[in-house]
This record gives sequence, C-alpha cells and structure tokens, in this order.
Amino acid sequence: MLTTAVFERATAPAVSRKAPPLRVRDHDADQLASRNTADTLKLLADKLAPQRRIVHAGDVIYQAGERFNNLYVLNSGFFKIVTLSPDGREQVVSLKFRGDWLGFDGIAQGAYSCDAVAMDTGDVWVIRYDALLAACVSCPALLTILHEAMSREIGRDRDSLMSVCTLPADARVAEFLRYWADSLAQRGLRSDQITLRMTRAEIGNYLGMTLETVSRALSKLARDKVIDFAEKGRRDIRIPNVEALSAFIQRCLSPAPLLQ
Amino acid sequence: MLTTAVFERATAPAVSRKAPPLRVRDHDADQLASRNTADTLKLLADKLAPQRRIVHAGDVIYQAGERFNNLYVLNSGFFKIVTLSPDGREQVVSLKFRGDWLGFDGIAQGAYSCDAVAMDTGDVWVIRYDALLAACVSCPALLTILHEAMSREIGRDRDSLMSVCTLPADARVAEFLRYWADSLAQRGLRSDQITLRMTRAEIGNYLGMTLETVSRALSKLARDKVIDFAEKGRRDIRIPNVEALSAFIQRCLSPAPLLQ
DNA sequence: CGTTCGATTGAGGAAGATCAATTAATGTGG
DNA sequence: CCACATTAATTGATCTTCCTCAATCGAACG
Repeated sequence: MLTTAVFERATAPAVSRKAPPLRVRDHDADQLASRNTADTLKLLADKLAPQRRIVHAGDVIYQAGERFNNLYVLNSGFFKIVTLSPDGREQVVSLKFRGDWLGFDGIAQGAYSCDAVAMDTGDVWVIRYDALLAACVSCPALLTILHEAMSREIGRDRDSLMSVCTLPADARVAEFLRYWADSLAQRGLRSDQITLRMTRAEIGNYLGMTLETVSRALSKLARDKVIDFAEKGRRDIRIPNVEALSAFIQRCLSPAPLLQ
Repeated sequence: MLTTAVFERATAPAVSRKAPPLRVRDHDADQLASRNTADTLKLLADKLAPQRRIVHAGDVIYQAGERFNNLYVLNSGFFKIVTLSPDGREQVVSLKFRGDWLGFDGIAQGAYSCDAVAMDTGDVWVIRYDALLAACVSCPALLTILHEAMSREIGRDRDSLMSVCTLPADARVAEFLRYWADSLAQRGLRSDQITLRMTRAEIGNYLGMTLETVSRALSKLARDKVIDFAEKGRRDIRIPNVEALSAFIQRCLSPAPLLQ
C-alpha cells in the first residue's frame, strides 16, 4: 500500500495563532495561502489527464543530465532529490511529499540537474511541460498553481539553508522532524507518528552532519521525551507534541538555562 | 563536515575529472543554455516598459511580510536577500546580480518572505506581476524567461546548500569567490577583479561560518597566491586565475597531497 | 542461522567558534 | 587637513562542537 498516504485526517486546517509580527515568516499561513493539495491535484487531473506512473523505493524518475521534457507531481509516496557535484560530492537537496512538483530545475537548462529518487512506493503524475504551458493559456489557474509551486520551492530551499547555517546539529535534527510533521499535517495526514524512510546517513547528508551525529541527536531527543521510538525498529518516530520540538530547538539556541 | 560520501552507488563515483559525465551538472553550459542577460532585459523593456527605480547601498526594495505585487529585475547594482526567522536568526540566503529577478518568494504566499537589500548603487525594474502574466499571454517568450529565471534560482539555491553541507570552510570561501567571478563573467563583466561589497560578517553569514573564519580563509588564499588584495583596502580582490580557485577547492577536499 | 546493513555508543582528535588584542580603513568635527 | 572616534579586518589563544574511528548491537534477509 502507499503507506505515506494512509492516514487521512478529517480536519485539515486548524491552527492560526494570533496576529503574527508582519516581518516574520509565518509558516502557519502556508497551508491557508495556497489552494490545498487535493484541489490542486484534482485540477491537474481534470485539465491535463496526466499519465500516472507507479514507483517503488529506489526508482529514479529522472536523472541529472537527462533531457527535460516533463514535470512530475507526486500523488503519493515520497522522494528525495539528489545533486552530484563534478568532483563526486553527493547532496540530498530536497525532500518531496504528496502534491509536490518535481523537475523545475530542468527548465532553465533543458536538462535536469539532479536525480529524483523514490524512497517509497507511490505514484507520480507525468506532466509534459509543453502541454502544461499550452493548458495554462486557457486555464490561468494552472499557471497560478505552477508559479506558486515554484515559489514555494524557492522558499523551502532558503529555509533549508537557514537551518544548516544557523542551527547546531541537535536543533537541525529537531527542525527536520518538525518540518516533516508539518508537511504531513499540511497534507491532512496524521503527523504525530512519522516513518522515516531515510537512513541516518541520508538524513545526515541532507542536514550537513554525519550519521553518528544524527543518531546522537535522535537519542537525545528521545532522552528528553520530545520524541519516542516505536517498539520495533528506530525508524518510526512518535511526536507526541510538535510544540515540544520547537521548544527543544529554542533550548539549543539559548545556551544556559542554568537556574535563574 | 565533509561527511558524506555515504551512498554507495553500484559504481563508486570515482571522480574522473576529464570527460564530463552526462549526469553531472555543467556550469559552463549555463551561460549558453539561456538567452543572455542583455537580450532578456531588452525584451522586458520592450514588452513591459517597466518603471525604473534607482537604489543606493542599504535601500530595501521589499521586506518580509509586505504584500506581494511586483517582481523586480536587477538592471545594475547588487543585492542581498535576507531571511529572518521567527526567533531572530538572520540569514543571507541569496545574492543577486544584473539580470537576476527578485521577489519570487512572494508568489506563493502573497507576501514576501525576505528582505531585498541593495549593497551598492544600481537600478531595478519594477514588474507588476499581474501585468507580467497578462503580457505572457501574447508573448510566450516572456513566460519562458520567467520560468527559466525561477528554475535557475532553484538550481542556485541547491548549489548553495551543497556548498554549505559538503565543503570545509576554506573551500567554501574559495567557491564563493569563484561563484562571484563566474557571475560577473556570465554577464560579460571583467571577472579577474572583484569588489566585495559585503563585510566579512555578511560573507560569513551567507556561507555559514564566522567572520574570523572568512578572514583566515581569505588570508590563506592570498598566502597561497590564489588571490591577492588590491593595495588599498581588503575588499578588492584580484583573481589572476579562476582555475586556481577550483584547484584550491579540490586541494581542500583531498586531505593529504603529501609527496606521492 | 549466519551474513549484511543500519543504528547506537564511546573515545579521541580536528575544524572551526569564541574571546581578546591589535591594526587598518572610514568617517566626523574642529 | 588633522585628531579623534568608529567600524571593519586580522591574527592569536583557547574552548566547544562535531567529526572520525572503532566496537557492539539489532533487524532484515536469504
């Protein structure tokens, strides 16, 4: 089964703190600002009748260097985007969930500049780029959706950079989990339990640290009762309270809470 | 860092500097692939007659939280893009040169999520987003340009992440200089001499290190004759040979070049 | 049931942060 | 134009974080 998409949650929205300061990024607004995932997928299905492609863990839907013709929209499953530098360094630059688009990087150069690798069973919709552009003429909503998706990706990439540049390792792992949980929540999935489909090495690569540091950070999070592991295996993580993750991150940033 | 040659592929990467393998990103192609900067600016000027705005160092062209209406194209000058996290961390997430677009991050949420700050005198063209979309209907080339610009930004952001995650500090500074020189060269400007309009602190923030580390890295680059400083001030940097920068980066990656 | 791969945990070391002192540029008012 | 104040940059000395190396353990798989 398409495990990622299993637990549908009835109520999508929720949240909406009081007036957030204007200059600061409001993550909660993300899910409200844009049309929701299901609507977007429906519109795409209606207007483009995209070809659907089932994928399994390890499948590569496109590779760096391959000629760009298609964008892809993830209907279910979970992907990592990997870049390889000329000298052989490898970097997980992005993670993709249901509703996310893949392949934007190919537009500029006419060829993809990274690999898109499925981390789980799922299905992607194949969107021919030229067909999409053609459809956009008669359906401006499509263009809006496209631009919003690209814009969101830019914003997300920047968040990643900020995380790597400004947070210590433990906080980065915590924020990674929060991001994952938020991603699920935004898509209406249950977010108190996440199944990492990445090894510690992959997580570490994505976050700019070693697998040992990831492991230690997770152990510390568990020790502090911010997360806990399912009985079997250490890949299922329960997050009883997302706020606790945020608090943990803040604690990493303010060094000494020593009495008074 | 330097973690992570983790993911064994069937065939180990194994580097091979010559014949650039297909899957690998070819930076040289960037400038050829896309219409050149001047042509793009000309088309925008013709089709949209954008309002022009002169800026001076320190001017803020838009701020996080401000309602999104316009994109901006940089005709001359130099900008930094800064994100502020809710807890007060600040991050330079991007640098912008002539021909670059600013403001894509605002599309998704209807409000900008970062600040765009001029680092130098220059002029930006104000492009109303709705007007741009309208113009795209009659002039598909505009849409192509827009999408290519967004795509390029996504690619660039990923390069940044890779740099921060996989390169040691010295190499990161070297790559930063190479990136800057390349950016100038791609725009047809002389690239053997660059004037950093950023403090060491800003560079360090952008690269995820302290100002002291930036300073030491630059000193080392100068000691190794990879760069040198203009007589007056340490903000003008001569790069006699960009290849030497690349070589320096490689040297940082292969620890021990000790005889044989 | 052994083999393999992933995860955990510990010990030691190194890259880079922090703290601090000095020097160089820039700006200001007289 | 100079004396002075201010900010940026350099350099050194420590200290911390995280990486590296290594051993052990657990889970999955044939």
